[in-house]
Amino acid sequence: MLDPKLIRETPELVRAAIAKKHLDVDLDAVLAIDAAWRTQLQEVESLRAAQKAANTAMAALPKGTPEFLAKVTEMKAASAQIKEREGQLKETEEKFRQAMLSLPNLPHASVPEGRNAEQNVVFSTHGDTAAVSAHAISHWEIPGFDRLFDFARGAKVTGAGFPFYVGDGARLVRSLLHFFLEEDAKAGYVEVNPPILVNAASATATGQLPDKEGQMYETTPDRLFAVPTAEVPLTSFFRDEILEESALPIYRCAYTPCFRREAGSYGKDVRGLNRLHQFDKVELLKWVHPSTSYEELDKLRDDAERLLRKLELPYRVLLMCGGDLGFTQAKKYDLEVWSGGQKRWLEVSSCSNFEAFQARRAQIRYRSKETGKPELVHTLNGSGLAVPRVLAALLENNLQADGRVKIPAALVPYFGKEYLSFS
RNA sequence: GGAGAGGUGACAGAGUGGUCGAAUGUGCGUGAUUGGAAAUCACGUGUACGGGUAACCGUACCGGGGGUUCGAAUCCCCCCCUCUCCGCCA
Repeated sequence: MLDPKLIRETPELVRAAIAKKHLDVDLDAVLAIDAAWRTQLQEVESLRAAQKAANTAMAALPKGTPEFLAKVTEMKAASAQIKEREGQLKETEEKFRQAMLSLPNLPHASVPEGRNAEQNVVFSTHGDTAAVSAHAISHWEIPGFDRLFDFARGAKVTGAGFPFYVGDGARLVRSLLHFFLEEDAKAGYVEVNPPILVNAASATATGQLPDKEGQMYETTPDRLFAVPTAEVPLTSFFRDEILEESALPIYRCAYTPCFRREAGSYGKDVRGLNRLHQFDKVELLKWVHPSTSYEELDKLRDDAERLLRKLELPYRVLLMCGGDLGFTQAKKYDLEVWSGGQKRWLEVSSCSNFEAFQARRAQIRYRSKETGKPELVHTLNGSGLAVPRVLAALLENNLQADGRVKIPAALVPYFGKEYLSFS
């Protein structure tokens, strides 16, 4: 959510931001609702002020006297009028709130222009893609793959996109998660194990609601949502709280399974481990002072990159252009790992600065030492990392002539052996 | 899931229909006192929104929502949460 003052005072700024994101939002309609709301608010408030004054005067009168009863009759009419106006005001207020929720976050000045994914900027590339691609095949074509990653039985038990991980498959998933969490801890992130069902208020704070309701699994009858990412419960950890400025920045990380309905995808994009309805991910989250958030974004991205470097996987970093930036982000980098068998890049992390956009929705503030007043923090998050696509790249890139997969040196202490075997 | 007790400001804790944004205490801040400190004393100390260049003014907020009433922290209804006991379970 944006600052209402921002749209009132500098609507052209907001208009430019919407244009940069290539979104279609009627800002004038929002401004009109805002103006109507303020007019109605002032009317209601002055009526209430009069009512309060009359009530104070009545309190001084002896009850039951003719003056008192006359005042009661008079105030009955006034009260009815206030009730009616309050009803209107409430409706307008709700409209205004909805309108404000429909406005996207402003992209940062350093975000490149662009309409869609093709116009993202390749920020950096690491590792040698040519070296790993020679004999690699897609991971689902590796002999024995189905034994360790059992999609058929997952489909029977739950549905498509819910695989079983068996034997070394399960072991590799667990090793990766353990490795990620240990590395993240070294980088200063405090580990958190959050609830994986969240209420509507939490889903709204991070922006899943109201825009992306259909993408989450929802439980009945409690209307709790299965988390699409640990970002949701983690961001809401400090919801409606005022932090000490000296406590910032706060770094946290959390492993959760993630659940995404992702209806409407098909083809090679969703083959094998490329896209699942349930997957494991470690998320990194930061609450920081607004003056440091872009510096913190660079550090966050580097923390995520380091994991790929230690796993010796070739990857590249994309700087998202305005048109491919999400609704809530001010700036975003995607980390894409090279999948040697599929010969394509797979997104394994998305590192974003939300500035105060989520913090305003979630009311996460800090008490400014300078002014003594509560100010909104900036929130950032990024994956560190999502497991299945790292797994896909690992299987494909490290496949040996004998059908085994070589485990990267950094992972061996966690996996317990140097090779994964499909037989 | 059943029965009971509760949810008030940073914290503790008064307040059961009007003068209550809310006593009192603690904490915190500023000042006085002191060689310095403790103790003591004085004053101050919430958030949000709207209006105003500003000083400031107005309104709302006593878990959340609705209702009764001229008027609700206080009465009624629904929901959420916490605690105690019972049941059930990992």
